[in-house]
Amino acid sequence: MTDFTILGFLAYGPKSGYDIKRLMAMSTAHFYQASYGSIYPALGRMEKEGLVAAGRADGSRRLRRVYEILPAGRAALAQWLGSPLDIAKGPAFLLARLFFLGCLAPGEASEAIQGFKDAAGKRRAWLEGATEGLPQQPDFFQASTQRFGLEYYAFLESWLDRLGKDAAGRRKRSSAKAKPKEGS
Amino acid sequence: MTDFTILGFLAYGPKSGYDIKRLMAMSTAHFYQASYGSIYPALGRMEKEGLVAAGRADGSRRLRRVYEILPAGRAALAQWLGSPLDIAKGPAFLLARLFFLGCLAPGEASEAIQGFKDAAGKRRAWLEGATEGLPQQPDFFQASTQRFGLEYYAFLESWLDRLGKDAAGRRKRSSAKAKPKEGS
DNA sequence: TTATTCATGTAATTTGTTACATGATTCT
DNA sequence: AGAATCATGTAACAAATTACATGAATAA
Repeated sequence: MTDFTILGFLAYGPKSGYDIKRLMAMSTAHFYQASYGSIYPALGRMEKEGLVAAGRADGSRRLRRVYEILPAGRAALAQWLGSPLDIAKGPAFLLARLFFLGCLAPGEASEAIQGFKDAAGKRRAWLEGATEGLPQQPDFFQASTQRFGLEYYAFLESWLDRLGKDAAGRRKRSSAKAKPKEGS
Repeated sequence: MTDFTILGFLAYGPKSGYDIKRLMAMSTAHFYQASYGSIYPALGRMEKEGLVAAGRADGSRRLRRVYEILPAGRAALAQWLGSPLDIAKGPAFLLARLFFLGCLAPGEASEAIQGFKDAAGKRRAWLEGATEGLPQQPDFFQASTQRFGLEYYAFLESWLDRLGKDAAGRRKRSSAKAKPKEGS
């Protein structure tokens, strides 16, 4: 997740490793935060891979290695954002995608949300089937964890459904603003 | 999490590493599953630490190293179940505790649930505060991840509240069965 | 007899955290 | 002058995964 989160931040403008750490602490801390021990090596690796480019900061300042994202980096980010999500890995992985969905075209973002919703739905269906596979009757708390799964994925599905609709609504409104509206 | 999950399964009876893997696939797969590369080394380590003891399986069978939990292992398990939970690590860590809460006395289990609920509440309050610390106005999707956090922790809190009440109700009913009820 | 399942284990690799090392710049 | 913050990086350690190696017992 580290690499893509870094690319996501760089997609909004050039930043140093230090900047990225500070931004994470401010805005993504509730689902993900990387240490310098992850960030700096990741930046170095991605530079070698041609995803980002390092430049020095403007003139008089102290050592500040400012990275900017390259086209290959944008492509990798977009590919990640659109790739199938393993919803079972927990909400952090979902939120990391969601947070940077603004980097995609509105249509692609909506498709991605739909994909996340489908993933939650599939997982819930799987859990429903898995519950029957249990050999002995589970105790109260074991049954509860099973029920939690079902209710959690239902929550996710309805939340993502609403998000998809809100995003579509936003899209409609902004295109209506762009072109003067017809009718009414 | 591996060690405690293994201890949790052993608390219900002696098992081999292979048994534990199979049980995980059947009953905890939706939130946690360990590989042999985690399970066997963990069993070996915990044997050295005096938490579990290995015996051979009864008589004629092939090589089967069956482990049983020792009092020190039960103590470690109970301590883990009652220790403060970092709710931000995701639902898997909550569910791992919940799944084995039947290993505690009913009163202790209720206390643990209350602790989990408090953790979710604190986290939600922290998130509410953190939202205001944001410097620039976030874009639509960035604001959405923030909102998700708030709604997710609210969901967790109310779910755990209901679980606590159900568990308490169960406790009352079973003690009422034990002693014939007084009044009415 | 051959494939599958039972059964245990190790080695290489991955991924990340924590702590340390270093030093410039700005604030008090 | 001294403390705090800016800024980058490395080394030691931790925890797990994947893939490999091995072989007995059972079902086809």
